[in-house]
Amino acid sequence: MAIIVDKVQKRKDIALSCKGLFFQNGIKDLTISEVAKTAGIGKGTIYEYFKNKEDIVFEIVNILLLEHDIRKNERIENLNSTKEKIKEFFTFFYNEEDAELRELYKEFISISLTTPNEEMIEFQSQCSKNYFNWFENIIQEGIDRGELALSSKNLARGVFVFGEGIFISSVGTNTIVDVKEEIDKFVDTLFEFIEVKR
Amino acid sequence: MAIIVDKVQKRKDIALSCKGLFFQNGIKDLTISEVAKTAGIGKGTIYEYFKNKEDIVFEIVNILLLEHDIRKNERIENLNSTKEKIKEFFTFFYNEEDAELRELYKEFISISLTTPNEEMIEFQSQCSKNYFNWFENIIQEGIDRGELALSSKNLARGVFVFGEGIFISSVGTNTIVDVKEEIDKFVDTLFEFIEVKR
DNA sequence: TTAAAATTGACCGGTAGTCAGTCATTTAAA
DNA sequence: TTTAAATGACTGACTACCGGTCAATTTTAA
Repeated sequence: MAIIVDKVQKRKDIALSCKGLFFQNGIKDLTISEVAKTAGIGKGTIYEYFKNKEDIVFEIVNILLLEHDIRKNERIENLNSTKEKIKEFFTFFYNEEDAELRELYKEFISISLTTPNEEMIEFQSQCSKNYFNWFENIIQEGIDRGELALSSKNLARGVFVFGEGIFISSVGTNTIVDVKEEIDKFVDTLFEFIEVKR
Repeated sequence: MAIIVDKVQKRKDIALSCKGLFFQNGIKDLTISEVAKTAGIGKGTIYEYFKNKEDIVFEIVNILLLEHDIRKNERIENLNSTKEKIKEFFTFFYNEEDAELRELYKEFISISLTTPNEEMIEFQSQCSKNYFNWFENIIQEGIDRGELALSSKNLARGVFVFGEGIFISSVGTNTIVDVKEEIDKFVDTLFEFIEVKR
C-alpha cells in the first residue's frame, strides 16, 4: 500500500490555491498549465482531482459559498425585523466584501448554462432549495409574528428569484447603476403592501 | 471597383443559415468549420463578417429577439387587463413556440457573462431598457385607470427583473418544475396586494 | 523489497483564427 | 469595343496553442 491522500481535501487545496487566478483572469483566459503551475503541481495531477477546467471553478464556488452561507446565517440571526433580514439576504449582490465570490459565481452561472453537468445542477438545486427555505422561513416568521399578511408566503419564490434577476441584470447591462438602491426600493415598496397595518 | 456586397445583410444571412446548428448543438460543441460548411462559405469568410464564434450567436439572438418583440407587442396590445398584459410579458420564459429563442438566449447570457464585449453590453442594456419601459408603461396605465395602487410603479423594476431570475433558476436548477405556475402564483399574489379594492 | 498509489510532462488530436494568394467584377484607358 | 488595371470578396492550408491522455517515474507504506 502507499499513502492514501485525502482526495477531497487536496481537491479543495488545489482549488483554493488558484482562486485568485480565476478571479483575476476569468476561466476563458486561463490555461490548465497556468493553474497547475500556480498550484505547484504537474498538469496531469489536475486531472486526478478535477474533471476539467470548469470543475475547478465549481469547487472554488462550492467552498466559498459554504463559507459565505455561514457568515450570512450569523448576520441574519442577529437581526430583528423581517425587512432587515430580507435586505441582509440580498447584500451578497452588491457588498464589497463579497466581490470575489460574486465574480466567481458569475463564471459558475455561465458555465452551468452552457455545460450542464449532473453534479452542478444538483449543487445549484440544493443551494437554491436551501436559500429558498431560509427565505420562506423568514417570511413565515414574519407572518407568525403578525408583521406580514398571510398570503405574503406566496411571494417567497418571487422575491427570492428577484435576487438572481437583479444580479444577472447588474452584471450584464449598464442599466442598474446602484444595485443596493434598486433592491431597497423594491423591498421597501413591497413591504408597504404586505405589512399588516395595526 | 469590384463587387460590393451588403455586409450587414450577409451577416444576417450567414447567422440565420446556421441558427439550427447552434440551437441543436450549442456553441461549445460547434466548430467554425461546421458553421462555414453549413453556411456554404469558406472558413475565412466567417471572419470577414464575425469577430468570433460568440459573435454569431449574438447576431442570431439579435435578429430573433427583434422579431419576437414585434409579435409580443401585438399580443399585449390586444389584451385588456394589466394583469393579463404582465402575464403575457412573461410567457417567453415557458412558451413552447419560444423554445428555440430561449435556448439561444441562454447561450447568449452565458457568453455575455464570461466574454463581456462593448457591443453586447450595449445591446443588452438597450433591450433591458426597452422591456423595462414597456413594463413600466403597462403598470402606469394600470395606475391611471385606477386599477393599481400608486406606489406599484416602484415595483416595476423588481417585477421585471423577476422574469430574468425565474429564467436563470428554471434553466440552471431542477427546483422550478412548472415555470408558468410559478409566474402565475407570483403575479396573482402580487396583484392581491397592489390592486385597488373598489 | 515490493507493489500500489501518486505524480509527471511529453505527446496527441483538434480547433480558433490568420494570411497569402485567387477569383470575379467593375472601371477606364486605348 | 476591347482589354488591362484595380480592388473587394473569398478561400483553405497553415500556425499556434490548448485541453486532455498516458507511459514512465517517483514516492511511500507495509
